[in-house]
Amino acid sequence: MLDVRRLRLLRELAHLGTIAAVAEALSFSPSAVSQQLSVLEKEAGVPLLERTGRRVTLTPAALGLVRHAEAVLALLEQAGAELAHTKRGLAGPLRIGTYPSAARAIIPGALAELAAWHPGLEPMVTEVDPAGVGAALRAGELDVALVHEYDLVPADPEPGLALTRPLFTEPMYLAGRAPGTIAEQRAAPWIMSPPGTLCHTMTVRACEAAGFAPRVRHQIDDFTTVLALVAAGQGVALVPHLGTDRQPPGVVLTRLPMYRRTRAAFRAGAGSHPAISAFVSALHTAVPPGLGGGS
Amino acid sequence: MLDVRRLRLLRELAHLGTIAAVAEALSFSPSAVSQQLSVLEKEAGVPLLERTGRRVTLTPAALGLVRHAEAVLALLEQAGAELAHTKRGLAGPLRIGTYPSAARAIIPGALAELAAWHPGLEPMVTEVDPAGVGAALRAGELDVALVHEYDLVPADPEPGLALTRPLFTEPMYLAGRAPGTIAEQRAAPWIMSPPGTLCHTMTVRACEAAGFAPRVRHQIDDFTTVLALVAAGQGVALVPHLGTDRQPPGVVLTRLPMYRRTRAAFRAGAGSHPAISAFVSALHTAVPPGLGGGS
DNA sequence: GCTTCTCGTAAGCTGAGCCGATGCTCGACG
DNA sequence: CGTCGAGCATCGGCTCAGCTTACGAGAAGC
Repeated sequence: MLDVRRLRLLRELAHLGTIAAVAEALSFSPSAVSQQLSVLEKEAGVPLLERTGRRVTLTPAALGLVRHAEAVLALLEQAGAELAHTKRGLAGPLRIGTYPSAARAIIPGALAELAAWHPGLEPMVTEVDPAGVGAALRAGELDVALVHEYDLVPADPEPGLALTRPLFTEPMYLAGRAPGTIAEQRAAPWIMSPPGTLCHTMTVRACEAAGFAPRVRHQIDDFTTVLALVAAGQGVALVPHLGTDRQPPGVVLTRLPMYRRTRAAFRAGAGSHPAISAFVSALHTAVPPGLGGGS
Repeated sequence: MLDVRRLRLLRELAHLGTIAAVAEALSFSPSAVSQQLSVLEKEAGVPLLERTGRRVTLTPAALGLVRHAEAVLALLEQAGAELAHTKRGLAGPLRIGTYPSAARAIIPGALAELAAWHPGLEPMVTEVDPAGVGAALRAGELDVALVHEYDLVPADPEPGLALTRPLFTEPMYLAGRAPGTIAEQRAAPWIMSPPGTLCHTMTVRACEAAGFAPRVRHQIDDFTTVLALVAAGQGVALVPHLGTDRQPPGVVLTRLPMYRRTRAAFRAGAGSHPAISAFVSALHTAVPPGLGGGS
């Protein structure tokens, strides 16, 4: 019988690509991961890893095993969720991940609602980098997280995770000192998030769709700061609706036919966990008016 | 995350009913099983076992958990089977369980066929009591087993196991010193298998269906011996076709409208294991003519 | 060239988990 | 009603699976 603990390591390896990263994610030493994968390989009787350069890659047999591992882990998650249903009162910690603007706009109201429904629940919110949300959920560091996707940045479905339908949909705005379209800002300096973030990619793609490559001047993640820079004449930027709540004088917002959608993500199989479904319900009630569920 | 090792103990407990039996089946001490189940109960956070009299019974929550455990274990079995597909040559032991008459009539031909197809395979045949086949398969002591069922003895589907369609179907005969029907043997002494066996139950039910309770004289499991006793005038008996290959003089067989069906059983999820499906194919080719697959 | 990053192996240690012994409770039986 | 056996839980002690730390080998980058 294959050991699920070891299958989990293999699954993480498939996602993270390196043994060191798996060890980091699951709080082990790299050596421990390497040893356990060796044992798994032995009890599988088939080569699973092969060294290519200074990394390892998974053989086709290993990839097949990962597929099964996903299913097994989702099933175990579901069993845990069903177990939680039989407990009387919902209690214990619920670790929530979120991106900054939702943390300010949505989370407080949702937590208040949640506390009214389930006083025993102890929600713990952490601001997390959207890129690391998947790994944090799979590693068990988070139970549920708010994630977003842009029209122009297709969110590749991560195996092992599940998403709700969009909780709300925000329009995007072009922020400048005068009304205008993206195409008209070909020559303007741009303010956008640091490279590697979803927002950065989204802004670059939007400019490319308008036929030019943006000239980047400032790289700032916080939309309040971004709008202050716009007001100071430092450039133009694309901001989602939730980033516009503190709009400084002098900034003009032009609504664009682009949208950002926010969903809740959790480990596959955990969607039926009462704490998570309660939190999702609380989010629904806390969505500000005007940002309907969206498609 | 729930531990699959412990879930397996809970599953066995659901089937076997007592911690001592689980320990026996999995080669542990009862104390180890008790300890592991306690840990499982703690990490589930919900009562799973309650003592009733001097045994334990499973709570509804535990039964739900068992259902999930079945699914997880089947999935793991399937993963192992798929892994075996990627190996080049089929090799290693294949532990086969069988009831006695099939062992004599079917198994030798099937093994010869199997050896021709896969020389690396090492089949190991064990005669096992049909009542214990399920436990032996689940405990991993057997990989595949031949089991049979009678018309009058419905085989309740055991969770965690899977059955093939019937490999062959034998007619049943009334063995006596003259032709006759069951109803005509109301007053005759009967020879049947020891109580607790399927054959015993089958004979009793057949007599009850004919309107009487059989007077039991001898309790013998081996059909060759049974027929010898019939020839010696010691009574009448019901025997399946495979039990009639060595028919002593003086015995008259009357064919009855009753049948015994033989199937292969294995752990759920293992049906796609190449060694098991090869063995089932070999069985099909080794079925004696005249005993078509049947329904 | 050297540095850095990664994986694998060896050696040693710690704790999870096993066994055996003991005690308790419940049911069967005379 | 007393005795006995079956079954489960708990305690103490031990063993080994599996972790960490330390080290070495090979590949990429400067």
